[in-house]
Amino acid sequence: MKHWDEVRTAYHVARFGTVSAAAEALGVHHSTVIRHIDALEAHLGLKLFQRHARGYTPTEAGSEVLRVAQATEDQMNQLESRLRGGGDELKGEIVITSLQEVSHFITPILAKFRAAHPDVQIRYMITERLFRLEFGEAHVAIRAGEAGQDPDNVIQPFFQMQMGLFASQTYVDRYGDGIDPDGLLSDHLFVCNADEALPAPHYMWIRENVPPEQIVFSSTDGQTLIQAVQEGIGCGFVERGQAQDLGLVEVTLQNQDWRVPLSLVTHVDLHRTPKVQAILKFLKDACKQM
Amino acid sequence: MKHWDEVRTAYHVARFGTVSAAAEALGVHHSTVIRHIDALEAHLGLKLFQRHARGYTPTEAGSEVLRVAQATEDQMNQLESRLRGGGDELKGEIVITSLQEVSHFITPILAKFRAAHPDVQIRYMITERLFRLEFGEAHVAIRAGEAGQDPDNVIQPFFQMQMGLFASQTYVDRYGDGIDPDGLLSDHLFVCNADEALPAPHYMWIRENVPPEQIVFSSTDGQTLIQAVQEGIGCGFVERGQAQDLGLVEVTLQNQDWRVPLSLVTHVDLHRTPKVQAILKFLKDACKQM
DNA sequence: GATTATATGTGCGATTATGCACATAACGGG
DNA sequence: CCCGTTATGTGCATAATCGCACATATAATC
Repeated sequence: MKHWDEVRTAYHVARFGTVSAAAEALGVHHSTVIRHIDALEAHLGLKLFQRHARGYTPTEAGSEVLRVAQATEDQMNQLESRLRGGGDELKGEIVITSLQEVSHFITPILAKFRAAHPDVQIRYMITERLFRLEFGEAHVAIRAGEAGQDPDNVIQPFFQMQMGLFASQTYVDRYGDGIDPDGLLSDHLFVCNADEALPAPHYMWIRENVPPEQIVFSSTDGQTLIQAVQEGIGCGFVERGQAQDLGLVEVTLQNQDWRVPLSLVTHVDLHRTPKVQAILKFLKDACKQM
Repeated sequence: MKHWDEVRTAYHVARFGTVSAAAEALGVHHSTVIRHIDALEAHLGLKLFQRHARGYTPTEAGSEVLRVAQATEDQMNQLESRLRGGGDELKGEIVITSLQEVSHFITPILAKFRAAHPDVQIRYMITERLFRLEFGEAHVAIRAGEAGQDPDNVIQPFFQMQMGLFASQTYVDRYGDGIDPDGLLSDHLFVCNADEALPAPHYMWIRENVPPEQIVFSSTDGQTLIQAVQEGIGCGFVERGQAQDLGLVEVTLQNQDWRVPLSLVTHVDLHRTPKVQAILKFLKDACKQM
């Protein structure tokens, strides 16, 4: 495989999703980017991207390129830092992904990390969808539930997310907080994520135990769900720290604890890089001193 | 760091040691190579190579580039194989280094590996000098004695090399094989490596126990030493299997076994690559079934 | 010690890649 | 429904790169 520069171009296209954005990031004209992609595809004899009027979507093959090129990009950046006498300073982008529930806990840690490493840019992707580490979409993923069995993933335990069933004060005033003897499910209304495939145990509990007619509000967006709880539509699962910040009241329907073990997941190809090692250490240290 | 292609060029220069050889390997004119190096150095603001009339010698910085680029080259090759629908076939070069003593054992294994993976080229470097894995000079090193403490190296035990003190039949006819009671050191002549810094225990034994005047022949080249033993100049340490092939006779001066533990050493950056994993598995399997 | 082989450097014409202007196509909003 | 925005493509002039020929320097050889 010659043409490393073309691979680098393809990498940026895959990252941004459009030729134009990639061209701007690379500091070249967008026609150059198109021609690089065309040349690379011609050389390989296969399509790396699905041409779309709104941008370029990576094919399976294109995603493979993305992963390899991201590892290379990181190594090149690291190399440059070292060569420039800058010692082992970190630079470049770090992509982290997690569920929305833990974001208010993660963000301050990331802020401290940024302060310690001024040359890194942090991209924190909040999404319900599982990012595919094997395609280089993220350096570090914070995942809940059982970790996938992909042997290319390096998994280590992070901390336990403290979920709880919360509601607004107005809701509790009307429907009770469930603490009174035999707090029944039938007395309550629920707010739940609309995505039925989510593996999180508390959502599974709702789907299994709550009659559908009592799920009065659902959405695919976590922030919207919290807002629904705040508005008093029903009670729903919120992370404890976040619930306290928002002044929500806990509703205790069963003496069940909703701790969700979180894992830090990285792809093996990226796991050894100084950047990933640094952010992992930072995250784990921050979790220890809690 | 832009200019991945220039890094690739520098990589080949560092590998071959000359601009001309790199140019031929890359399929470009040597002036192009020179200009790539010049541009890269200008961009980084430091010298990657020491210009010499006989070639380019990598500086410390140049060696760093070599290591990173080798990891990248391997990943690119692997990527191309996968993309071309070739599944996970291995291709490209694998560099292995070891002492001369184990070569006759390693070579058949490498031959089988080659047969199983037709697209790989094997470069087997026999050298007394320790190759510096951290500079990407080799994928796998087979080392004797205590492994270095470099945290960037992944070390795993390989097998025990069976050394023995051997001599030619003509030598034994004249000086005895040492098996008779109280075979004395003073009755024998020795052949020994001229390099005094070698850590191998049998060489250390010679240096500590044999009076210098009885070391009648020394050389820095292992093959030459064996030849000297074959010629009956003296007795010297030879690997048992090799000694048998050559029809040498064992000389037993002390009831000491000269087993030398060997280790497989790889650099962390390369250790996870399919190529290195494949060759390591092959070597370890071959060692198990002995 | 002259010769040969093998290197590294450099000016110049040919080749190639790039940037620019412009064309085209889809989505979204008032 | 039309128009603005944001995309992808495509000639064409220009700029950058490359290959070639040639100059130069050094180690090895006879």
